[in-house]
Amino acid sequence: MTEKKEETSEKRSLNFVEAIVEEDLRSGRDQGKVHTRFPPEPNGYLHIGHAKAICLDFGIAEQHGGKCNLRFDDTNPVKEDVEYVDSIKEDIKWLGFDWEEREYYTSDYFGKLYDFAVELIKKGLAYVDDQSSEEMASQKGTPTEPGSHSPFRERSAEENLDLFQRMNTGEFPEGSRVLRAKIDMASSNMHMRDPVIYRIIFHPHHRTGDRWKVYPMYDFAHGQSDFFEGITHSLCTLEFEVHRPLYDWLVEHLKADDYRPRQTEFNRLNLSYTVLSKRVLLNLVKEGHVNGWDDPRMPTISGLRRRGYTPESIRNFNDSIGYTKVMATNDVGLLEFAIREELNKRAPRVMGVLDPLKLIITNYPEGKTEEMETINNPEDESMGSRTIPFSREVYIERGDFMEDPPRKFFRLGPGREVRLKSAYIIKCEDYKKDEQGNITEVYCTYDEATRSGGPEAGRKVKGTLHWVSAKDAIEAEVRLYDRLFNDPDPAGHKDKNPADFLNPDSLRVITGYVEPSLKEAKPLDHFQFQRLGYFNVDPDTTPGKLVFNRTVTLRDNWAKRG
RNA sequence: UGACCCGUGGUGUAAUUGGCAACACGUCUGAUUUUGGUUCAGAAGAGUCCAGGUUCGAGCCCUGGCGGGUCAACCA
Repeated sequence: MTEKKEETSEKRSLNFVEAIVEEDLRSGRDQGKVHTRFPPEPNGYLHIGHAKAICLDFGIAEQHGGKCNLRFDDTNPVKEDVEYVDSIKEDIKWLGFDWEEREYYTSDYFGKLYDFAVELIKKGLAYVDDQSSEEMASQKGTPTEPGSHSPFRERSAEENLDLFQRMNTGEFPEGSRVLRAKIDMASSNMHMRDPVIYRIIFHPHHRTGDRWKVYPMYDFAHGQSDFFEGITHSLCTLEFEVHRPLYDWLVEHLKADDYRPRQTEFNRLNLSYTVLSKRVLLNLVKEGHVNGWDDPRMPTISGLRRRGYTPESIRNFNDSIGYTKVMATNDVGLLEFAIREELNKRAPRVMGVLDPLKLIITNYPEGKTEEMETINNPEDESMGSRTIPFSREVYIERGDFMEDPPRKFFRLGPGREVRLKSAYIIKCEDYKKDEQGNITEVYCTYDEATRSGGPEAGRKVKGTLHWVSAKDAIEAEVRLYDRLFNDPDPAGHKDKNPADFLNPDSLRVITGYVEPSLKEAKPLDHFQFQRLGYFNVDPDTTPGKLVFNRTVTLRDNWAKRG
């Protein structure tokens, strides 16, 4: 009975890509094989949008006993660099995916691709065009009007062959000639109007150096590379939909058996208050709006990692948003939910005070220190407990005391009682202000019987405060992040630079006091500073200097009820 | 005024071969809590872009509209 219930509850609906793959499996397509690939161009760092593609490409293969290749789509030497190759590999591994030994480069296929181009020329399906890009553009027509033929369209195969070979020896300057596929200048699909498939570039390639002077275009290289690798399902984003006829046309002319890779498009990730464009992200880095690709405010994988996001949370986020063909914008709150959900389970609770106010317990003996036991994580008993020092003078959060508290304020105020977490119930007897009227010190008395675990520990008070012992606390640099942009769609404004919408308060650096146990914290360890949010230790941390990043705040109903 | 793709609560996704629209986030109640967190209980919120048609029955099929996206780089 219960078994049946579990079965049905575990049954989750397939996204449309999974449905296609499973249908292919049922129908025996590709001998029951599933082989995908993740094909980044090494021209920038991976971001959360790439993570969505990675989860699909590798995930689909994993689910169906297939494989997923990593392929660097390096057909444009001008924009690419090994720096990016390394970071991409690191990020994919960190996300928890493994391409095993299948690390490929489109540049590995330059020879085969060249041979295929020659074959097309021989078949009369490609020709060398001597016109400028402007001239070719003017002949291209518009989406509603057909284009016209290039004067070079009917060159003989021999002449084309000769010219193409000489293009690759460096005999002709960049931009002087291209190789085009001869398809249909009147096609309603602009991509079929004799697309350029090879161009001359002298810039050395990061892997092949100056061996080639002629480089294939994306459209020419991609489907063929899929074909060479035996890819069954070539998954890409929606904007490539109109490229598919060209993809199919080229693959068709490679003809081998009845095997054809098939391109399927899914929706790219859009996130509110976030920009996911390598070009814009590169500008943010170059113009110094952020401190590099791994700045914790960046939506890059490396930025999210440094911010305290975990691979698990990113994968869960991807599962929750799904894959469709709908142009969608996901609420960035969903990503925040994913990390809160995970860190709630895993992050130890520790005490920290970011905006300290000194609280003196007047009836507590001077010079005395007690070790108070406190549980590391109420969500997980197995994480055990630790002790934290308590003494006469502690710091509390400045916001936890109000001289004239409103009705629903549960924390400290004149004459009020409140519990110091894991310690005693205290009562506010007095407080001191400076000339400007700022509270400088709060004086309380404590009730020894209310010690945590003590005889009157069960007494109810309105609120619980977090604290650190003033003489024992250690200082830490704390970096508080807010959204980088203050517009829900920073890239969606015509004629405006996304940088115009930068949030000036996206980073606030303060010095806080944290409990002494944190001296042992290691980079990327995460903690919940109770009531202040989830934090992780930044790699900038060195033996003498503790640095925390706030990954995300806690859900805060108090602020909303205000 | 072309081709292709898309149109389900505020947001993102579901809905076996057509069978009285489900889930998550968010929002709002209430309970518990030595975190205003967590957890638990509950509520509101769409009748599926519009109009026809087929059918006993349409979010799913057909026709026609409307709306949005992509495409005219020697970028990917």
